[in-house]
Amino acid sequence: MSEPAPGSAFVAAVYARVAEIPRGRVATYGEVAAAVGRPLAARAVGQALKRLGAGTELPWWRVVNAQGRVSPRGGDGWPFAALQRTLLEREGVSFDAAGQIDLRRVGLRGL
DNA sequence: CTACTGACTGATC
DNA sequence: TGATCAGCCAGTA
Repeated sequence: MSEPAPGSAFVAAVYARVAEIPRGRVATYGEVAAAVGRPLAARAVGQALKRLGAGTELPWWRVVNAQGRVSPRGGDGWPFAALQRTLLEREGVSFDAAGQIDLRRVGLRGL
Protein backbone atom coordinates (compact mmCIF):
# COMPACT_ATOMS: atom_id res chain seq x y z
CA MET A 1 0.00 0.00 0.00
CA SER A 2 2.92 2.31 -0.45
CA GLU A 3 1.21 4.27 -3.14
CA PRO A 4 2.56 7.76 -3.85
CA ALA A 5 0.27 10.33 -2.24
CA PRO A 6 -1.74 12.44 -4.70
CA GLY A 7 -1.00 16.14 -4.93
CA SER A 8 -4.59 17.22 -4.38
CA ALA A 9 -7.97 15.94 -3.23
CA PHE A 10 -9.26 16.40 -6.77
CA VAL A 11 -6.57 14.11 -8.15
CA ALA A 12 -7.25 11.58 -5.39
CA ALA A 13 -10.94 11.52 -6.29
CA VAL A 14 -10.13 11.03 -9.97
CA TYR A 15 -7.73 8.18 -9.21
CA ALA A 16 -10.30 6.48 -6.99
CA ARG A 17 -12.95 6.68 -9.68
CA VAL A 18 -10.68 5.47 -12.49
CA ALA A 19 -9.50 2.59 -10.33
CA GLU A 20 -13.10 1.38 -10.11
CA ILE A 21 -13.67 1.17 -13.85
CA PRO A 22 -14.48 -2.50 -14.58
CA ARG A 23 -12.19 -4.40 -16.94
CA GLY A 24 -13.39 -4.46 -20.55
CA ARG A 25 -15.29 -1.22 -19.95
CA VAL A 26 -14.39 2.41 -20.63
CA ALA A 27 -15.33 5.78 -19.12
CA THR A 28 -15.15 9.28 -20.55
CA TYR A 29 -13.30 12.21 -18.95
CA GLY A 30 -16.67 13.87 -18.49
CA GLU A 31 -18.02 10.85 -16.60
CA VAL A 32 -15.05 10.83 -14.24
CA ALA A 33 -15.24 14.59 -13.79
CA ALA A 34 -18.95 14.40 -12.95
CA ALA A 35 -18.22 11.58 -10.51
CA VAL A 36 -15.85 13.82 -8.56
CA GLY A 37 -18.35 16.65 -8.51
CA ARG A 38 -16.93 18.71 -11.40
CA PRO A 39 -18.80 17.75 -14.61
CA LEU A 40 -17.03 20.56 -16.47
CA ALA A 41 -13.55 19.65 -15.29
CA ALA A 42 -12.93 16.98 -17.91
CA ARG A 43 -9.69 18.73 -18.90
CA ALA A 44 -8.46 18.69 -15.33
CA VAL A 45 -9.12 14.94 -15.26
CA GLY A 46 -6.82 14.50 -18.23
CA GLN A 47 -4.18 16.55 -16.44
CA ALA A 48 -4.49 14.30 -13.39
CA LEU A 49 -3.98 11.13 -15.44
CA LYS A 50 -1.05 12.74 -17.24
CA ARG A 51 0.61 13.38 -13.88
CA LEU A 52 0.43 9.63 -13.17
CA GLY A 53 3.23 8.70 -15.56
CA ALA A 54 4.35 5.15 -16.37
CA GLY A 55 4.58 2.36 -13.82
CA THR A 56 1.17 3.10 -12.34
CA GLU A 57 -1.37 0.45 -11.44
CA LEU A 58 -4.20 2.78 -12.31
CA PRO A 59 -6.15 1.67 -15.45
CA TRP A 60 -5.74 5.06 -17.12
CA TRP A 61 -6.20 3.40 -20.53
CA ARG A 62 -9.91 2.82 -19.69
CA VAL A 63 -10.49 6.57 -19.84
CA VAL A 64 -11.29 7.98 -23.29
CA ASN A 65 -12.92 11.13 -24.62
CA ALA A 66 -16.66 11.62 -25.24
CA GLN A 67 -16.15 10.74 -28.88
CA GLY A 68 -15.18 7.21 -27.84
CA ARG A 69 -11.71 7.78 -29.26
CA VAL A 70 -8.21 7.96 -27.79
CA SER A 71 -7.08 11.56 -27.44
CA PRO A 72 -4.22 12.62 -29.76
CA ARG A 73 -2.21 13.69 -26.68
CA GLY A 74 -1.07 16.72 -28.63
CA GLY A 75 1.89 14.88 -30.13
CA ASP A 76 1.97 12.14 -32.79
CA GLY A 77 5.34 10.92 -31.53
CA TRP A 78 3.66 9.85 -28.33
CA PRO A 79 3.23 6.02 -28.25
CA PHE A 80 0.75 6.13 -25.34
CA ALA A 81 -2.18 6.68 -27.67
CA ALA A 82 -1.42 3.47 -29.59
CA LEU A 83 -0.63 1.69 -26.32
CA GLN A 84 -4.01 2.63 -24.92
CA ARG A 85 -5.79 1.15 -27.91
CA THR A 86 -3.75 -2.04 -27.63
CA LEU A 87 -4.54 -2.41 -23.93
CA LEU A 88 -8.25 -1.88 -24.54
CA GLU A 89 -8.41 -4.42 -27.37
CA ARG A 90 -6.56 -6.78 -25.06
CA GLU A 91 -9.47 -6.46 -22.59
CA GLY A 92 -12.07 -7.13 -25.26
CA VAL A 93 -12.87 -3.56 -26.30
CA SER A 94 -13.52 -3.34 -30.04
CA PHE A 95 -12.60 -0.41 -32.27
CA ASP A 96 -14.42 0.32 -35.51
CA ALA A 97 -12.89 1.29 -38.86
CA ALA A 98 -12.76 4.93 -37.74
CA GLY A 99 -10.84 3.90 -34.60
CA GLN A 100 -13.83 4.67 -32.42
CA ILE A 101 -15.25 2.65 -29.51
CA ASP A 102 -18.96 1.91 -29.17
CA LEU A 103 -19.57 3.62 -25.84
CA ARG A 104 -23.13 2.32 -25.91
CA ARG A 105 -21.68 -1.16 -25.53
CA VAL A 106 -18.51 -0.80 -23.47
CA GLY A 107 -19.36 2.50 -21.78
CA LEU A 108 -20.22 2.62 -18.10
CA ARG A 109 -23.84 3.21 -19.03
CA GLY A 110 -23.79 0.21 -21.35
CA LEU A 111 -27.12 1.12 -22.93
C1' DC B 1 -2.08 37.11 -7.58
C1' DT B 2 -2.12 36.95 -12.90
C1' DA B 3 -1.28 34.46 -17.28
C1' DC B 4 -0.79 30.27 -20.03
C1' DT B 5 -1.35 25.43 -20.98
C1' DG B 6 -3.87 21.17 -21.83
C1' DA B 7 -4.95 13.04 -22.18
C1' DC B 8 -12.10 17.80 -22.73
C1' DT B 9 -16.95 18.91 -24.38
C1' DG B 10 -20.76 20.71 -27.03
C1' DA B 11 -22.26 23.59 -30.64
C1' DT B 12 -21.70 25.34 -35.36
C1' DC B 13 -20.21 25.38 -40.43
C1' DT C 1 -17.60 12.97 -40.94
C1' DG C 2 -14.26 16.44 -40.03
C1' DA C 3 -12.60 21.05 -38.73
C1' DT C 4 -13.27 25.35 -35.89
C1' DC C 5 -14.83 28.35 -31.74
C1' DA C 6 -15.83 29.37 -27.16
C1' DG C 7 -16.35 27.84 -22.26
C1' DC C 8 -14.92 25.58 -17.90
C1' DC C 9 -11.29 23.47 -14.43
C1' DA C 10 -6.90 22.44 -12.16
C1' DG C 11 -1.89 22.79 -12.23
C1' DT C 12 2.41 25.33 -13.15
C1' DA C 13 5.42 29.43 -14.25
